[in-house]
Amino acid sequence: MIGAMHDTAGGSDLPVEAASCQEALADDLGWGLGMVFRAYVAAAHAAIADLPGGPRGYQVLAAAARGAVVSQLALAQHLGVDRTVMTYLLDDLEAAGLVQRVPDPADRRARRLVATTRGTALLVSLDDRLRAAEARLLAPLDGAARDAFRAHVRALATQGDIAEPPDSPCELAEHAAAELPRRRPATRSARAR
Amino acid sequence: MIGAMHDTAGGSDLPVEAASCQEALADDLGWGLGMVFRAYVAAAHAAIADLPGGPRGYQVLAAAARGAVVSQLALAQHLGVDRTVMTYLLDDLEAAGLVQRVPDPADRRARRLVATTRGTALLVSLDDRLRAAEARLLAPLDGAARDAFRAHVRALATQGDIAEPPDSPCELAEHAAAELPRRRPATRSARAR
DNA sequence: CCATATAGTATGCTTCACAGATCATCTTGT
DNA sequence: ACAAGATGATCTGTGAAGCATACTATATGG
Repeated sequence: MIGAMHDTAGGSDLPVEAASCQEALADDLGWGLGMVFRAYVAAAHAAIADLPGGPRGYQVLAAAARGAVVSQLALAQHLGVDRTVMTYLLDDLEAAGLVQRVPDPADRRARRLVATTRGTALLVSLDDRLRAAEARLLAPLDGAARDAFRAHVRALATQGDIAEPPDSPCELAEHAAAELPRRRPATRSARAR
Repeated sequence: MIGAMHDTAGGSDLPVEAASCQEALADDLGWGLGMVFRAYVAAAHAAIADLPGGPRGYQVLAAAARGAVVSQLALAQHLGVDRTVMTYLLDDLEAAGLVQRVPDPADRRARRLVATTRGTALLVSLDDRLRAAEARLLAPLDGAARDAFRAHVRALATQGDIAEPPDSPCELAEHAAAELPRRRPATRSARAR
C-alpha cells in the first residue's frame, strides 16, 4: 500500500515498465532466492516472536535440544556464524534460561550445549509455530512441489558445491564458509559521509 | 580444515552427535535456505568481483539495462532494500559510470534509471559469470530437478504469501517488506560493552 | 617440558541499514 | 488558483551487527 497509485502517472509514455521488470527479475535466481529467503526470515522472525537470537537462536536451541552439541565452534560453523557471534548468542540464550553451557569432560576448553527443561518445552511450541509459518510460505506450491522443493533445498544445502567427500559429514558448513571471498575489501567504495 | 580432528576426542561417551546434528539440521528448511542463500551470495559475490553494489548492484544494473525503471523507489521495493540504501547504491553505480539517473519527464521528482554503454557491456560479461556460478551452485541437482527448483523459487518469489491479487504485479516485493516486523527492537538484548 | 594449535571470550572498529528530517514536486480540495 | 497534504529523492544521525584482533586456558606433539 505504499506505492500503489503512481503507475506511470497517467499512462503516459512507457507502458512496458511494469511487465518487463517483473518478468526479468523473476528469471533471476538471485532475486528469487533473496525474496524467498527474506520472506522466510520475516515469517520465522514473526513466528518465534522474541526468542533471544532470532531465527538463529532457534537453530541453536534446536541443536542443543537434540543433545550432544560437540562444541560451540562446531555448531557455529554448521550455522555459518562467527564464533564470537556464537558467544553472545549463547549468552542471551543462557540468560533466558533456555540452554546451558556444560564443560566437556573430555576437553576442558570446550563447552557442550544442552537445552534446559524450559528450553525444550519452548522448542515444542516454537516448532509448531515455525511449521505453520513454513506451510504458509510454501502455500503457492502444491503438495508434490512442496516436497520436491524441500528435498532440493536439502540436497543443495547438504551437498553444497563441495567436490570431494569430507571425512566428517558435518564439515560442509565450513566448506561453504571457506568459499566466501574472505572479507572482500569494500564493494561500496565511497560514501563520503 | 578448521575443526576436523576433535570429533568426540577419543570416542568417549557420545557417539550420536555428528550424525544427529547433521540429520536434524538438514530437515530444517530455515537452515537449508540459509545455507543455500549464503552459498549463492558468496558465489555471486565472487563472480561479479568488485561491482559497486555487490549482488544487489548487479540487480540494479540489470534492471536499469532492460530499461524503463519507473523510479528508484519502485526498484528499491522490488529488490527489498530501503530507499535510502538505494540512494547510495546508485551513487556508487553512477560513479562507476554504469548507470545514469535521468529525470522523469512526467514526474520531475522521480528519476528513471538507464544503463550506460559501459554498464550494458559489463552486464553481458557479468551475466555469463553469474550463470556459470549458478550452474556450479545447482550442480548437485540433475537437469530436471534444476529446472523444477528454479520454477519453484520463481513461484514462491513471485507469488509470495500474498492472499489477494494486487492490482500491480510489481507490488509483491513491498508485500514481503510489509511482512517484516518493522524493525523489531533488539533480539540481542544485552551485550554489556 | 616447551612450542604450537585450538576452544572460548573480550574488545575495538568498521560497516551497514534504518529512522527522521528536509527539499522539491505532484495532487487534491475548496 | 491557492493552500494543504502526499510522494520521490536525498541527507544526517544513530544504533546495531559482525569481524578482526588480542587474550586466557587447555590440549597435543616433539
